[in-house]
Amino acid sequence: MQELSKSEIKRNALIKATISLVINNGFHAAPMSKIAKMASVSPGTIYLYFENKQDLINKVYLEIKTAFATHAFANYDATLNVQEGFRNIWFQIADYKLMQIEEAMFLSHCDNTPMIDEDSKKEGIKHLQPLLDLWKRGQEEGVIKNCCPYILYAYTVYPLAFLMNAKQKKDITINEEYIQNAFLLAWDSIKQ
Amino acid sequence: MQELSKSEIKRNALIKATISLVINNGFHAAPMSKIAKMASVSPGTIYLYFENKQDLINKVYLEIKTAFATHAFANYDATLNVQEGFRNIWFQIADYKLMQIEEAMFLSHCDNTPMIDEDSKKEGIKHLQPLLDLWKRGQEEGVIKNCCPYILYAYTVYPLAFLMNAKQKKDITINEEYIQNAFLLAWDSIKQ
Amino acid sequence: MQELSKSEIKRNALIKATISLVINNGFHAAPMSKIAKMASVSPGTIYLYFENKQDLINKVYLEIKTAFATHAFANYDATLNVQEGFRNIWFQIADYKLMQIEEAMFLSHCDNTPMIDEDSKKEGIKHLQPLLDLWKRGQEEGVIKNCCPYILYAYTVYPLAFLMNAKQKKDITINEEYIQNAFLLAWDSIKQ
Amino acid sequence: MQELSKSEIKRNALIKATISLVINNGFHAAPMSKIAKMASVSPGTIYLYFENKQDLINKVYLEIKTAFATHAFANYDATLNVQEGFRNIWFQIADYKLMQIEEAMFLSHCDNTPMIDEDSKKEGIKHLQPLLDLWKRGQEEGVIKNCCPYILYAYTVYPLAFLMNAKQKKDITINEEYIQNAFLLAWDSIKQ
DNA sequence: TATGAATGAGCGTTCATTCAT
DNA sequence: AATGAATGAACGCTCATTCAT
Repeated sequence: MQELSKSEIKRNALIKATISLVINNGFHAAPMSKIAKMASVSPGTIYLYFENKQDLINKVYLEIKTAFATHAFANYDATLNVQEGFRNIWFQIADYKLMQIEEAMFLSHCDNTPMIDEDSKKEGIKHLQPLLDLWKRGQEEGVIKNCCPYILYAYTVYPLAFLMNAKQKKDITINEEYIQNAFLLAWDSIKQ
Repeated sequence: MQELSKSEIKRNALIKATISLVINNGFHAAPMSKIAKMASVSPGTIYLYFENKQDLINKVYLEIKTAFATHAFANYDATLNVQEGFRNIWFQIADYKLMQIEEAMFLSHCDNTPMIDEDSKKEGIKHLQPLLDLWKRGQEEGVIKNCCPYILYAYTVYPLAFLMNAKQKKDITINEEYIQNAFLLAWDSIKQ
Repeated sequence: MQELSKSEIKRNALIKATISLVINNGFHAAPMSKIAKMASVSPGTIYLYFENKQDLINKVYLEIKTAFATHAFANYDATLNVQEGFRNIWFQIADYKLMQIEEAMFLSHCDNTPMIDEDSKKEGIKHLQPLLDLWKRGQEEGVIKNCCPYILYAYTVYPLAFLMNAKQKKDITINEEYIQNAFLLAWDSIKQ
Repeated sequence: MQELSKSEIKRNALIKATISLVINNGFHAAPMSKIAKMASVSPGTIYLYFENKQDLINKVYLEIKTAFATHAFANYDATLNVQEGFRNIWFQIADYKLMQIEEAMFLSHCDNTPMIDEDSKKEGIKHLQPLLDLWKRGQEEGVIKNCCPYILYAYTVYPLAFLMNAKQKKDITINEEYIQNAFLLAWDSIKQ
């Protein structure tokens, strides 16, 4: 693995600190001074890496969204049949949401509040193109319901955010069987 | 309909203003001074109706949650069979989420951020009991998958929040057929 | 004793409430609303009896000061010799300061802070004239030191405020012997 | 004398401003904004040096009390006989109270109102130990009356607060002879 | 690059005072 | 005479941002 420069280390520390503070107390309880302290950096230093607080939040969002998409499609092979392809992606997404819980919580926060510029949100969505392509193929092959992708997303990926929150609050415990179950509902939902 | 007293009118105006500001800009961008201005009231007046900002937010949350539950079960008849009962509730919920969009967005905000006391959240959940009872009956009758209610909720009600957000951003347009479609996915998801 | 009119009862209740709140928490923790509540009166009503908060405080001060002076000279007989006359007044003052502790504490507060208009303070001092006259006579007779009355007051009456505070804080307990002792110091201090 | 750092200069300016405003208008009329302005500093800056308003007041109190005690015992020599020792301390105290008038007025304010935490008051009292020790010795030698130290303090040190207030209001003018006189009353008061 | 003291606008909240009833 | 809801200026305090070092 490549060495990280001092700059990169600091930048990463700031991002980690931002995520941690925002998910635990919300945007309004994540002051720049605390972010700085948690990243072992002076408040002024943040402004060497980010234009301002909004920019920091936007950048954190985009980087996580990118990492999320990378993870989602890490094993994906476009030659798989539709169900196998979907299973493949869905389990990677579930794995991310339920294991990289801090990052996933941050995304959930952002997607449900006006924390993030609408522009950055649009930017972030682009990364999901392979999933949209797969669904389109599935619909052409008649194995997936003929719904717009928003509905398909709402009933397959979005529910994971709810389960993630419930897990975080210790309302539920998640194991292998639990996830298999959840996948079944996702697939039954959209399959033709 | 009964006349509202001056007090009730003011209280309602404050609640409306709070909802409107929070969903458009988030908790941290809904200062008491703006809430007051939007409700055509002096800042000090808010404190005649609510103890402090947190209390205001909690009360708004609980009142909306109650109204939401009332709406959800307004037509519900416990003698209906499971599928009909579920359809009945689901459509009422969909109606609320997609028509009372401001209130529904507010609930979504609250459920995805630490804006609300955990106590108030717990309080708010109680209202959904009839739906949980229905699911239990469905499972006993073998018509609904044997999942914990969190999963059932995640795949039937929670997706509506996503569609609501998409509608709000004008990414999608929702009509009768669209909702019928969405219901189909919800039911296919949880049915045995 | 004469019946009090409703007005007088309310006015007295307001004065009592003011004293009680000021001595327990200071001027800045005695809001008009609390004074009103403690006097079982509406905030607006205060302004029927007093012009504003400053006027209320001034009036309370003057009335207590008058009651204090009345008590101080209640038994005084100008035909007594100087030492007896002084003893007479001093014990009455001590009695007031150590028994009417709320009122005395209020006076102490006022005399050591800028709560009260300088005019009202000047007004309040006038009531002590008989004591000043006695001292003058004592000086003419050569039984009291030839000091200005400020010094005489500082070494005879003012020390009682300190003892009163100490008693209030339960640092000391005061009994008959204690007071006799205190008088001895007062007299030794000013006697020729 | 050592140079003061910029920080120390600001801190001192804040303390001076606090004293000045409190003694002229009382605690409730010494808002942080005025303190800041008088110290030529922004309101936010106060909070770099003090935790909050109460902490500012407490710290000012304790620092003045310490300076006062230092002054009081600056010339004191425990080998002096009781009367000489007492004279020594008393004159130093008088010098402080009548010359460092702002600081002394501040202490008087604090000691007569609930401005200060009871803890800080207790802390502040400790500094007077040498005077208490001297009085004890005086009592053992039979030169000082057998009273509790509260009484001795009330008749020797406390009267100076009254004279200080009178001087401040220009009711009296104080010169060397005046102080010599005052000392005589103090000593006559407590001597056996 | 990096710092952190300093800023000052803006926050949530209080409270002396008013006025329609 | 009496109320108490309503006001809004002013409070204590926070925090995103700047800038001299």
